[in-house]
Amino acid sequence: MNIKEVLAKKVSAAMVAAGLPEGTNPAISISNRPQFGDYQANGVMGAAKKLKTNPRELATKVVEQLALSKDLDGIADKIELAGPGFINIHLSQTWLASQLALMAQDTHCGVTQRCADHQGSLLEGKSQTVVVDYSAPNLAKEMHVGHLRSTIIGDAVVKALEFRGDKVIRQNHMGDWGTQFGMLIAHLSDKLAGDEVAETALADLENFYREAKVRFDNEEGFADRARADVVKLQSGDAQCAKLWQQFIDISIAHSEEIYSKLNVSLQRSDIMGESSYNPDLSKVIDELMASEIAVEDQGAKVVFIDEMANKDGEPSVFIVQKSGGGYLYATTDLSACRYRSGQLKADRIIIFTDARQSLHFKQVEIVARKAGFLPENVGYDHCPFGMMMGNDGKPFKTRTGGTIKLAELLDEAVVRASDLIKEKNPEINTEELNEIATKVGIGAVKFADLSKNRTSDYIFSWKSMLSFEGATAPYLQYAYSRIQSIFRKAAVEQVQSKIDIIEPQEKALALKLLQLEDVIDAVISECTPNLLCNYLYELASLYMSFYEACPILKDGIAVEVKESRLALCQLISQTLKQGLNILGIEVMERM
RNA sequence: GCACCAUUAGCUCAGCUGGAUAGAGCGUCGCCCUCCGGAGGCGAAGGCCGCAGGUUCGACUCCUGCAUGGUGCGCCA
Repeated sequence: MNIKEVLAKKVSAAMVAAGLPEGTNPAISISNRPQFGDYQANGVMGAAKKLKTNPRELATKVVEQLALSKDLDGIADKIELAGPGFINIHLSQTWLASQLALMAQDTHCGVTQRCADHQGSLLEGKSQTVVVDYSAPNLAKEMHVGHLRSTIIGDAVVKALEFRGDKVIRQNHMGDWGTQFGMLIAHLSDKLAGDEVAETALADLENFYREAKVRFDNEEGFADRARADVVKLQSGDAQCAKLWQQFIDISIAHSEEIYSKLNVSLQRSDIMGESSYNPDLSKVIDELMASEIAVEDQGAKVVFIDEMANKDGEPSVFIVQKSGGGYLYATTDLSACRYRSGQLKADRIIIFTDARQSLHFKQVEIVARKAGFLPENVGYDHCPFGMMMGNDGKPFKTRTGGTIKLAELLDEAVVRASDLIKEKNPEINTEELNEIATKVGIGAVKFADLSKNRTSDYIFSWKSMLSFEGATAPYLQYAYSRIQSIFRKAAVEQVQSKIDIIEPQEKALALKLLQLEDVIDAVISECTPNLLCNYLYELASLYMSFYEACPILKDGIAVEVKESRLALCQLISQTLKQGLNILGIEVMERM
């Protein structure tokens, strides 16, 4: 259920009845001040401007129509006109309570499902097939902090889409191809000849890469071998392919370890590495040449994109094949467009990479659409984000200037969380400590990142994410476990679904709980999980205020009030858990 | 040179398709532990929303110019 949509439908009807054109946006939004009601409709003012009429008079008519139609009877207590044409809507507490009761019986926290195969849920709309391309680490090296954002933002959006009922096809576009693999397999070949086992030799990928690079730069003959191996690999040499496969397998296992630590849902079957597109690349070029979208220029094959010309009319240049005949990531990404819309039947394609690739993906989209690889009705959203910076505002690096391995960063988060928990709770047993420290530490890292929307760079700070105060994962986890503690204490078997809204804190919570669908939809359409982070923080925060103001189990509380508040707690608890689950953050019964 | 992105409180960040008095957290300063878990709550101080114009009933939001920072731009991904 989406309050905003319910109101929009009713107000729209009244606007049409008042003589406004069909399809005028009612512009429903949440009121920012209690005296302006719970929601407000601001669309009349914009419409009045277009029609060059008096907004106040027009709004009066709309309000009259609303009263006449009785559309909002039972939903709103009061509808009033204010200022130049604001329509303020005060929702009925009885109606809110009835919606909460429905929510209590729903398996999806009251969020309507887009597909029909969810029993016991509200059904609505048609589900889409969405291809989501995220994480995509370079398999030549270990995952570092730069891969964190794509991985967790992508996974959160994926889970939000699935929660709403869309069909998601995950695509891990791993970097498993390219010239550096020649040097890596040449080095691996030597190691194996020296009786080493691949798993041991590749235990530390960073070291392995460094060693290979040193040999490539300094050792006589090695660079030539490496280059020869690339050619052999690309022409299908069995021996090279075997070495390459060994290397890839072990590197993938490294990534899977990280995914598991991060509670990210990517599986091996989601991998569609760059190498997968190899057989298709020459066809892509042939088609582009045949349709004259691409032309030969200075030995290379390029597309001149007039749509992206600069002020002087010079087109943007997009190289699709090198002068030596080699392919580039442009070629691969074009091929991926065709595969995803053609084979995977995507209605929408979402790609999460850092902002530096914005230009590239703009070019890919234009060329892919021109070439027919990407039909008009298929959405193509490149979702860029900024780099992770250190406390000094410069790229986040180790003291010596090296890249920070993701595995080490996550381990540190858990150690820091563990220290803090021990400090707060010295009696805790080791097993419980480990479980909580993992959930809290990883959750803190993820929430700190997910809660930021900026496409610009963001500053990574242990201090702010693991102080565990304010808008952090532990605050939300704490709110959740506090509710569980109440349930333990209350020792009730079954919480009722009837809720009476009495105190203002309860009303605020009711409204917030019923806004989940609206938030999920915004997360999906804009690919911005930070909206869900904000929502959950506000929900937890309202709960904390409620907890202080509205006693539940204390002496002297009437049974009906107690039961109503327990029911409210139940909804909050479910919503927090579900919301955090979408973000890939775990909750615990006690902490 | 050209293009893209950013600029909001001391710091880190929100701010939904233009809406009423721009919001949080941290930090600072008060108050609240005979408590249902204080990893908490309540309150205060703190802003020329980078600068200058424009569009309009109304601009942090849209347009133009400028400044600052970042990123990218024919053979890396």
